[in-house]
Amino acid sequence: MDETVKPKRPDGQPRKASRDTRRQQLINSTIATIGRCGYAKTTLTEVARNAGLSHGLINFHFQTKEQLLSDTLLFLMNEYRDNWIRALHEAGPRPADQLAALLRADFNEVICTEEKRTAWVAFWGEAQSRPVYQAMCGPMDQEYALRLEEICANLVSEGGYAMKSEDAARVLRAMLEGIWLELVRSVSRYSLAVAERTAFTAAAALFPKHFTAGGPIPA
Amino acid sequence: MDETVKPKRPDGQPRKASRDTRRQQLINSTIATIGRCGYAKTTLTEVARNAGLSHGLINFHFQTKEQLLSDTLLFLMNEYRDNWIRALHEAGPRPADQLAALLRADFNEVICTEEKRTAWVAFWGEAQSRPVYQAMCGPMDQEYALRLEEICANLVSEGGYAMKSEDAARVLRAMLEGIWLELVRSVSRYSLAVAERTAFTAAAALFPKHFTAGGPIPA
DNA sequence: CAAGATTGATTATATGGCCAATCAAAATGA
DNA sequence: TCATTTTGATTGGCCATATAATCAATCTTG
Repeated sequence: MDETVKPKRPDGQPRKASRDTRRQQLINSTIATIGRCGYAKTTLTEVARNAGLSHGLINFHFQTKEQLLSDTLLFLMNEYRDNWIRALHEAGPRPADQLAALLRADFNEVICTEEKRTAWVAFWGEAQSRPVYQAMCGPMDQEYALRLEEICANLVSEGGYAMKSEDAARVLRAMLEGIWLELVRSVSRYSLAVAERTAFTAAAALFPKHFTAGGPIPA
Repeated sequence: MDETVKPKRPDGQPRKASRDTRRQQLINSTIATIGRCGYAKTTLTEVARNAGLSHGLINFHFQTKEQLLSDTLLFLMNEYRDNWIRALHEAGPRPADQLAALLRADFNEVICTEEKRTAWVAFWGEAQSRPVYQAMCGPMDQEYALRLEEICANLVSEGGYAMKSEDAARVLRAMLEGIWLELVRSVSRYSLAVAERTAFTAAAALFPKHFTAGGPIPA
């Protein structure tokens, strides 16, 4: 007979999954739901429906809705951090290559999907009224800001540029977040390629000896 | 006797105010409430309490909560638009002065308060899931983008810069929105003066013949 | 069979919308 | 000038609904 020994659900998933698998599945569904319905209209029932599970299960794996949401944000933050840390690690010692790696990493197809960008902006919108989010984001943001300032300082001393390196770093940081925002908000949503080109245009303007709008100038 | 003929409320306001006065008062309270509690936790009761009025009154002046929120966004948008239009009008014909006016206008103390910035980010977070907001923001954003691109194109042809003017405009636009976001999110919230300096750093990098980090170079 | 995951009915709570009663100010009339 | 009426803003209690949380029963798998 053609019945499988281990009965599967319609979607092919085993009914009983490991703790971590389910948690991740629910987090992914939360991201998708926030992306589709917005933060305010994200309900447990909707998250559960998108995951094809019952809403009671959410309270089993996460104690409260708050937990689910902050664990989702935590996942996004770790994913984002891992991404730029890895990119930087692979970039080698030249500051121009390092900045290029940071800029490209921001538009990596895995972390910069439509859904995730939308979820990020939704979290930003709620962050200032939730100390929990602030506490989580603060250190992560600062780590990134510090590393970026370091790289900018190296570029400034290398190229003998006149500007203050902190100002340059602030321009780049703000622009990167701004592009994410535009990718979400803009009617004429531009592609990731255009986004990257925009970032390098800024880098070229700030550090003309190291960059063109097409990318870093080879050694 | 010292009783006033027209009895006033404890806060000095007449019990009965004109339609427009009340509407504006409720919109202001909505901005404040979104700023303090976030979009998701903004309830009619809370908005009414912050305004010192009963919640029933909101449904009288605005039919639904949706109405109240979209009218609030409309107010913010018109205020923002009026601000940069006026600034541009007062700037004269030189493109460098025009860009300087736009950059400064973005950090005007009236439109760029803590509360309003926070409310803006909250609306951005919800916008993609609400066609109503999209429809309202789209044309306004496009008008601004168009004007900015025009000015950048003039600067590029004036200075003979090598870059594409649309790329420069995109950098500036993204950076301005990014700075607003950072002013809301950042732990080390910087002052509006620093924000303005950052914006001019970008302008100086893009258009070095026209700007320094301190502002536009006089004719 | 035991342990743990999963379900879905149930409960408690919060919130938006509704509305009848109230009240203040303006309009009207004597 | 003062009393009366009218108008429309304002209040607060009420209700229907939505939603998060709970939990006992059920199902899966080892």
